[in-house]
Amino acid sequence: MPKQKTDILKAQTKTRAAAPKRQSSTAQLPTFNARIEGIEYGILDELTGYAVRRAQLSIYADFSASLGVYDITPQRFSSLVIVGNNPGISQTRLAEVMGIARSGVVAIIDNFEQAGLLERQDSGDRRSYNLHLTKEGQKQLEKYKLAVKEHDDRVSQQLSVKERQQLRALLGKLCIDPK
Amino acid sequence: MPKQKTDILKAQTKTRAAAPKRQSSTAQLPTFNARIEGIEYGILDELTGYAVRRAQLSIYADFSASLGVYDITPQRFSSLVIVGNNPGISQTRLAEVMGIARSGVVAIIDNFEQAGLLERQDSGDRRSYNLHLTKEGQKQLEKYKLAVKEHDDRVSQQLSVKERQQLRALLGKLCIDPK
DNA sequence: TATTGTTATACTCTATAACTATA
DNA sequence: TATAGTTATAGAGTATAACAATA
Repeated sequence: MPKQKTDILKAQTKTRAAAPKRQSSTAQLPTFNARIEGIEYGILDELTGYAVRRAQLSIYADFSASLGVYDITPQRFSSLVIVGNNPGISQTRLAEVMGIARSGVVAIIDNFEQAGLLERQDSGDRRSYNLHLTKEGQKQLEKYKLAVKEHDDRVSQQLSVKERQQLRALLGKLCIDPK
Repeated sequence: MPKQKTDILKAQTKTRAAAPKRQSSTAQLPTFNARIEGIEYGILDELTGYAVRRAQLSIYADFSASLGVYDITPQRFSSLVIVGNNPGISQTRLAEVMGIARSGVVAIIDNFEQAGLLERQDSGDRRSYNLHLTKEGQKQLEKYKLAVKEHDDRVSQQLSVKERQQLRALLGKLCIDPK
């Protein structure tokens, strides 16, 4: 088994402040920043990267407002979905998928394990764990998914279904090496 | 004049580690994460927000690799461009544009001022400053712009000019309240 | 009283490096 | 030796709240 964690450390999980709750997908968007009147953005308006960044900030603000009550961030939500869709995945592999260091997933998994949403199960190799959602984890994840879909629909409400697909397709072609 | 800052505090600016330099717009993309083979992404593939987030992470990685040598981040670059295009802007207004707290811009401006790229000039109101780029700041900004354009072109190289415009237009429609 | 810039403080996220227990 | 998970630590980034100077 991997190095045993002390109970003291396991106990010191931080509770985060709950954000104000949002009501429905028709509720007003916070629209964090986006575009300030009377400001010249110059070259920024021509950059793909700035457009993505600006969108990401606005989306993040709405995500936080929508799921803060559940103590869920985009990062945490993604972790749950990945584990849910790839049962038995290891922490190292999860770190790779999330694009963060291995050390970073420890806290994430600790947190979900303590909340009873996720389990570290034995793998053949005693150095590693197989990650699985618990029944409760699956149940909670379904709840989160509904909230995230509501959030995502609200954020994308000015786009048709076709445009949303188009947008995802265009985004997916970024940072691709032609080889 | 606003509260005077101590020289001690002014001196303790942090130097950041320079990232490895990149060569040209045809160089290989780091493509940070994007999409890991053999992983099921489930609902994440249907979400606008996740597509934006994933793109943003990849772009950020390339930006850092491209401009890390100059100690420039997207945030810092945006600040310079905004000040350059809106000479005389106040710190509070800049904070509003950047979507961060007023306290956050202090360090950013301190840093640029110490580097001689930017000046805090007197405004009519003695509580506030007018921010201006120095000659050196304008010169450096032009250099950064070239590097950022190269980076942005590399990141968008799989998209035609028309597709890039389309992408920016679609992103611009996100998080808009129909009212 | 209100506003601008500033400071102090704290919290989150992340990376690096060293450590342990296994392989 | 190499790998998986863990820990310690440090550095950005950000927010909140309080403060001084000024309006």
